[in-house]
Amino acid sequence: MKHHDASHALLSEAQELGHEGRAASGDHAALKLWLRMLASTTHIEAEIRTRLRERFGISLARFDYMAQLFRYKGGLKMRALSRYLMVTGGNVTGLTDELEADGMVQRDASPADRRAWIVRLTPKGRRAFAAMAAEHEQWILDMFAGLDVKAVQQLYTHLGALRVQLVRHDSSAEEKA
Amino acid sequence: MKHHDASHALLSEAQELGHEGRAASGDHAALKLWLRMLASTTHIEAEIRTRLRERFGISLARFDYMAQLFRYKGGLKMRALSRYLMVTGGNVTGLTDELEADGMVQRDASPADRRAWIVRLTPKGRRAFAAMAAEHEQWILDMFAGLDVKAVQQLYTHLGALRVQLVRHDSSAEEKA
DNA sequence: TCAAAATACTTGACAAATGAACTATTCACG
DNA sequence: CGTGAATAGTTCATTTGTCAAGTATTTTGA
Repeated sequence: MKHHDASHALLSEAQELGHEGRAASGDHAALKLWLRMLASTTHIEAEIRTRLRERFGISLARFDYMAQLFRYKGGLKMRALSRYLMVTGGNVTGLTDELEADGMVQRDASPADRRAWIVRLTPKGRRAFAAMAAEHEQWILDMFAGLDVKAVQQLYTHLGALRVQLVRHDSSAEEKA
Repeated sequence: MKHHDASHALLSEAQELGHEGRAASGDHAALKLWLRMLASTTHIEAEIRTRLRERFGISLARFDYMAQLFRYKGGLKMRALSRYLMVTGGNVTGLTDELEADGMVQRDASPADRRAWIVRLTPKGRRAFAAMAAEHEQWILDMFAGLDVKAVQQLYTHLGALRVQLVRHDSSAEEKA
């Protein structure tokens, strides 16, 4: 978070908002879109991170971790968690150690694979997360309140297309390796 | 990011893509949008970070830092950099020390404020950044290649609206403090 | 005008995440 | 079968960034 992040500002948002003129309307459309997307996401993420810390004393990483387990009620192998959260295995080990010490999650041996753990939320963890998630959703709703239904719908659809493209892009990169 | 980041997965993208059914079409539209936006951004950012390291041996943070200076040819005060990059002042001090040691940037005393430095790219830094930026833009174009012109346009517009809303949201939060 | 508050930057302790090396186990297949 | 490659998880050194305290300077306003 990292971020932990930035604006890449080859073409800065400040400029586009009028601070500097020279609107740079070349064929940089995709680049400009990316920069704007990154800036928005970073902004929202920072806000969420701060609020989670202030309100619940929890890091965004831990919140995300618990969110995954909340969804997958049957638990997840640590490797799956690592993929979903897009963080390294070492990081998952550390987060699991902490959350386990706090009584939020438990490690159970996988019956099918003696190398693996199945991690799940404890009842305490489930209650704690549910309370946080409710407030979290409200924060998001507030921040997106300026967009009308149609805009939300279009964004959602287009980002879906982007996501498909990204996955395809990734797997074609893998083939080369 | 950080980064270093994640999916929040209260409603996971995996589910939405069909992995789990139960399409959760409540009024969670904004939340779902946010999760998808976060996932896409995180994905792209991770990709860029990896490629910058592999190809140029440079961190994303340094790339972003240089991008800002590349745009503001007259240089920037460190405080301004800190704001644009959305990182702390301490971090900017550290990045500046490193980049200065590498001969990429220089600190000049501000004529108007004896507390402040003006940081600018050296000619070497400018050349180095220009070379990286060209490749970087191509990576972005590739990743967004699946979207048609209209989709890019709509995303850009809607995200602009979101951004305006976020800034308004922020300033109203400040008033309370 | 001058004392208090705010600002620009640095420093250092700490937190969070990575990457690579290591152990244990499972998988692929000749 | 049995061996080499792949996978699950841990560990640890390192990188990256935050946070809070400290110095120097500028701004504010009674």
